Order: sequence, then structure tokens, then C-alpha cells
Amino acid sequence: MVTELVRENKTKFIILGLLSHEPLTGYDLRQIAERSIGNFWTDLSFGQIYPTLRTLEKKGLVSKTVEVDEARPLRKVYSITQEGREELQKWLVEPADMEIFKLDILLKLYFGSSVGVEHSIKKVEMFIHRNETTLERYAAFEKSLRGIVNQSKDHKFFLLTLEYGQYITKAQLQWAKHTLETLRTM
Amino acid sequence: MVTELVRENKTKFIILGLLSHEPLTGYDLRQIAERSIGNFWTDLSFGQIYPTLRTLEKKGLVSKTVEVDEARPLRKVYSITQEGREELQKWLVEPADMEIFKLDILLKLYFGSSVGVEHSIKKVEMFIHRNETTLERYAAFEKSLRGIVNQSKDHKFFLLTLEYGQYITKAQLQWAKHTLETLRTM
DNA sequence: ATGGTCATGTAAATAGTTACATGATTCG
DNA sequence: CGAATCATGTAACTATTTACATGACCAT
Repeated sequence: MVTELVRENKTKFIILGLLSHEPLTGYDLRQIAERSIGNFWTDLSFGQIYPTLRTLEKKGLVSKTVEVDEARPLRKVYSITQEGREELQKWLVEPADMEIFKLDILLKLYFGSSVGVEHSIKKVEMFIHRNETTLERYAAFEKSLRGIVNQSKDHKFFLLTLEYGQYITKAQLQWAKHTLETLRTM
Repeated sequence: MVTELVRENKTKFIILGLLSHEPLTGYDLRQIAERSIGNFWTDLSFGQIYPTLRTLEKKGLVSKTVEVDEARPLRKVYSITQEGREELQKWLVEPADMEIFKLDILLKLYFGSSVGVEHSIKKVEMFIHRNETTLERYAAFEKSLRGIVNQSKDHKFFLLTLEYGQYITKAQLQWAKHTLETLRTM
């Protein structure tokens, strides 16, 4: 039996999702993606964005208007079409895929027995520092978001993903502090 | 200025790391990887393993012995060489890369405003169920590990990565339960 | 002047997945 | 008798990154 497993191109749906909020250029897409889904997804690169926009346009899922403003770089502003919205909705109702985690620090800890525990300790300390910084950034973000969260549903959804980041980052900090103690007595 | 950023092939170091514990076949590698680093890294596929083993052998980082046992498939058992250990150690002392998270459920929640909140609720419920199952699996694993953890350093490192999984999974459950409440009042 | 931001894109390489191909043994 | 496990691997495709190429404006 041939079970044809169509691999879903997430970049495609991220672009469609972002365009479902507002029309954007390829350049905008990268920045908006970073700011909106950046805590739980890898950044989009131009090498992904521009080719994907072209195929999306070919399939009629997005449409393009070119803004020619002299003395300013030309902007190709993309909007989602009705077919695009339908494609997005078909994907949205499907069950979510498994989470993907790639923790280089755990790889290096797990295989670290051959290089001395001081290297592991240093990595965990850096990890703690990084997560503390992230938590501060989240707190500032949350503060500004709490004020406007009742203005739109989108803000509420954004807050949910921000809270995910906060829960995870706090858990990572707890783990890291516990791990430091363990490593120091090894 | 040309900043040559060499993209590190993690698969290579995972294989080297696993072989630094014991000699293994390509087939073994997939299973051992799944059991050992599977909670924080995506599984290795044969399409990655066999070609990587070949290039690793060509570079002299691993060596191969062929076990011909009649009435049994032939086994190519790979061992790490001294050069391989040095390559591994060079990588181990480098600072750890940023964590990579890909949360399809957050993508679908974030873009979910166009399909009705009941779809989001169902996804979060499934997420809770999945995480509860994972937590039970971790608990069973921990129990069996606590008994033997003093027998080897490797068990201690394994326990650290298992604990990471536990902290994260608990945090995800807390977030998901809070999120369910929020979604139900939307 | 230098670097940052805005804005487009392509080409080449690397990474990773999936399907296919083969075949014996073991377990229920 | 069929499914799972052991064991090898390749080919084709898809995904993603990185470097390169271009060029104007604006702030320091």
C-alpha cells in the first residue's frame, strides 16, 4: 500500500497566516514573522520568502500590487485572496503536528563526559543568562500588551503565545539552576 | 569582509557522540539516538545515517569492522577513532547554539481567529493529553534510572536531559490548562 | 564616510525526509 | 501466514541556509 505522505510546507502557511492579518511585502514578512512568531518558530529567510511568494501567486493564493514611489525602492505588496483564505483554513482545522525541539546544549551536556565538567558548567551559566534576558524582554512586552489586549482578538492570541514563552523560559531557568548544582558536585 | 560561516552538521556530531560510548551499526544508531536524545532532538533517519557514516569513514573519524555471521544480516560495526574523538571534543567545548523550537500548535493558535475557537480548544486538549502521556513515560524512566544512576557518569548526564524534559513538559501542561480557560471565555 | 534600514532577488550548497529496494529470521 | 525486527542502502525530492548582487536614503 502506498501511503502518500504530503509534507506540509509551513513557510507557505506562515506567509498566508500573516497576510490574513494585513497586506505585506516580502521584506515586511520577515520582520513581522520575527516579532510575532519568533519565540516559537525559526525566522524566515529571504531565500524562503521570495520564492514561496512567487509560487503562492502562481497558484492564486496571494495577489500582488506594485507600488512605484519615486526616490524609494519599489515595493511589491502581497494580499491574500479568497482561495488563499480557504487554503489557510483547511490547514488551521487539521490537528497540530508534534512539537520540534532541538537543544544543542543538551547534546553537548549528554556527550560532554569526555571534556571535563567545567565546560558544561560554563554552558549552563550562559544558558541561564540568556534565559534571564529573554524573560525580561517578555515582561516588557507583556506589560505593553496588557494595556491593549481588549482592543482585538489578535492581541489575545499573541498574549497566549507570549505566555507560552514565559512558562517555558521559567522552566528552563529552574532546570538550569538545578543542573548547575548537580554539575558542581560531580 | 567575508565571514565564512561553516554550518555545523549536527548529525555528524550525534553519531560521533554515540560512538564515543560504544561501537554501533547504522541500524543501532537510529534506535539508540531515539532512546537517548529523542526527547530533545529529532530522530535520525537512515537517509542521514548511512551517507554520514560513509563520509565520516572517508575522513578517518570512524572505522568499520564487518561482522559476517551466516544466517544473520551482515553487520557493519562502526567505532570512533582517535581523530574522531578529537573532532568531537573540539565541538563539545564550543558554546552551545541557540535552542530551536517549532510549535505547530502555537502557529495554529496564533492564526486561528478565522476558524472558530472550538478548533483551538480541541487542539489544546489534545496537547494536554499528549503531554500527560509523556510525563508518565518520563516518570517510569526516571524510576528505573534512579536505581542505577550511581553506576556511571553517563547515567547522570542522561538523568539531566530527562529532567529537562520533565520541567518543560510540566510547564507546557500548566500553560495549556491556563490557555484552555482563556479560550473558553472568548 | 560608515553603518543601518528599506527593498528586491538568485545561485549554490547543505540538510533532511520519504519512498523504494532487498531479504532473512522470529514471534504470535 | 503475516507482521515485526534486523540490516543494508539509494534516489528523488523538499526544505533551508548562506552568500552574493544591487542600490538608495538617512542618521551619526
